Amino acid sequence: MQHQTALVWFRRTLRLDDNNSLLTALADSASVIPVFVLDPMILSHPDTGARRVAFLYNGLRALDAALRERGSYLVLRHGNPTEELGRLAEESGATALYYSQEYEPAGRARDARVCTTLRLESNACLDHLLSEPESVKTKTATPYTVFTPYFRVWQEQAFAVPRSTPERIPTPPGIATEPLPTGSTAFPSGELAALAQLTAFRHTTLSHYDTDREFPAEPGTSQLSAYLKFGMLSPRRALEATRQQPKSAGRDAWIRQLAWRDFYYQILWHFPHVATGCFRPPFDTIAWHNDEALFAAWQRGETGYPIVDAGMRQLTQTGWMHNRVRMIVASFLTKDLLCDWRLGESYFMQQLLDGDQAANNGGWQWAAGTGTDAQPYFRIFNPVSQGEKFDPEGVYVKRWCPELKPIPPKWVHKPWELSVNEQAAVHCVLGRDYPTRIVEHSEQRTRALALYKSLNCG
DNA sequence: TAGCTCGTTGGACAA
DNA sequence: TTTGTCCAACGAGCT
Repeated sequence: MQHQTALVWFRRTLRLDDNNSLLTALADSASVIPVFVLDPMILSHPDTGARRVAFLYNGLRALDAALRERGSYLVLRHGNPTEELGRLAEESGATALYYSQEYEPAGRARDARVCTTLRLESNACLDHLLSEPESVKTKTATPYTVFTPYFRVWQEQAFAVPRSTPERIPTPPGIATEPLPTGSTAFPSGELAALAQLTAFRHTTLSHYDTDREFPAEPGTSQLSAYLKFGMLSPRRALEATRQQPKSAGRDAWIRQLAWRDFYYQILWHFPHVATGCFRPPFDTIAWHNDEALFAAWQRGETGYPIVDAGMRQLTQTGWMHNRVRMIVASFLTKDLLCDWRLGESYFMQQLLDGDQAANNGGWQWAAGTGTDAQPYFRIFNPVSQGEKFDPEGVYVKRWCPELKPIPPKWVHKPWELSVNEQAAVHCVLGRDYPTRIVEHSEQRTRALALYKSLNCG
């Protein structure tokens, strides 16, 4: 044994299954102290949504329960991580620190401070991604910035086999811990819930994932994003479980999504400036209009465009939005309302249960056309045709905008084409029962094209 | 080095 | 109603 006592610092990776930091600490030490530090700097950050905090709290309770089944318990501290971990090491005589590698700029800076300040042997373990940012590179050893060539190399990698939960976790008794807070969430938290969802997904939705996931009214998505974000589910476990299923287009599409997750993490790792600015700096000069009233209408789901409003209401009410609809509302905010993508990125982080900086930032920059792919700038989503294509009967739209229920499917994505008399006849009058359009798409499309084009020329 | 191919998720318009 | 074509041109990544 290298150490009598080691600290296992949980941040994400809120699981015991396939947890390398925990398993490595156990291999190196006679006893371990699982600890989580609630950092007031993070809790008070504007992008830290209350919903995600509640999910975290319940996840900590689940983690503590799982630890107790194995003779351990979770030590909770509240404060600055460097100070709290230093204090805990002093109290317990711990000589080593184990944690999962972090990739976001703020987390990397925090970990660097902890490691340089504390006199502990520090060990970063690989738990959050399938493929590390440094392990997939071009032939000239530069990071990939286009997904397809990245994916070709990513696929060829031999991914580590997931490791099992340790049977016993020896922890010294009597370490002072603060009471675990409770949160209120509709979505079940913790790794048992995550593994149950993984099982359900691979046996039901997976084989048709490639097509079904496009239709927001259908339960065609994995529902695993929040678990992956908090590490309640190991990506290695997720990959292995799905690879055990028969080969299908659905399975391939899902594995591709796991690669996208790694891809955006490695973008954030190699190009940390994307956290605050455009991946392509010339786009930082776009003169966004940022009209506050339009932005507020978008947030409330009162733009007058049913597919946009349905998505925004789903987000605000549940903390989740279907991915197809995320693209539509993001395109609408940036291209139709001419608002800075960072406004949308921040609002998503406040609301989303699965809010993850790497994926969220990558998605927003993609939608805004400022990101890693060379999407032609004139590709602007049409909210009406997107609605008609992916929600043809209007089932999704009517679920979240019930005032549109009496509108026949043919008009449900463009109710303004009904005459005032027709609106009155079905008791859905625009401006009374449902908002009139705050902008006209074809006009705004022209303005957005001009805005982007002037940038390219200028 | 120079040349080649290709780029997650599209839309408008004409035929 | 469906299908094909153009939109404008750049830079990543490979050979």
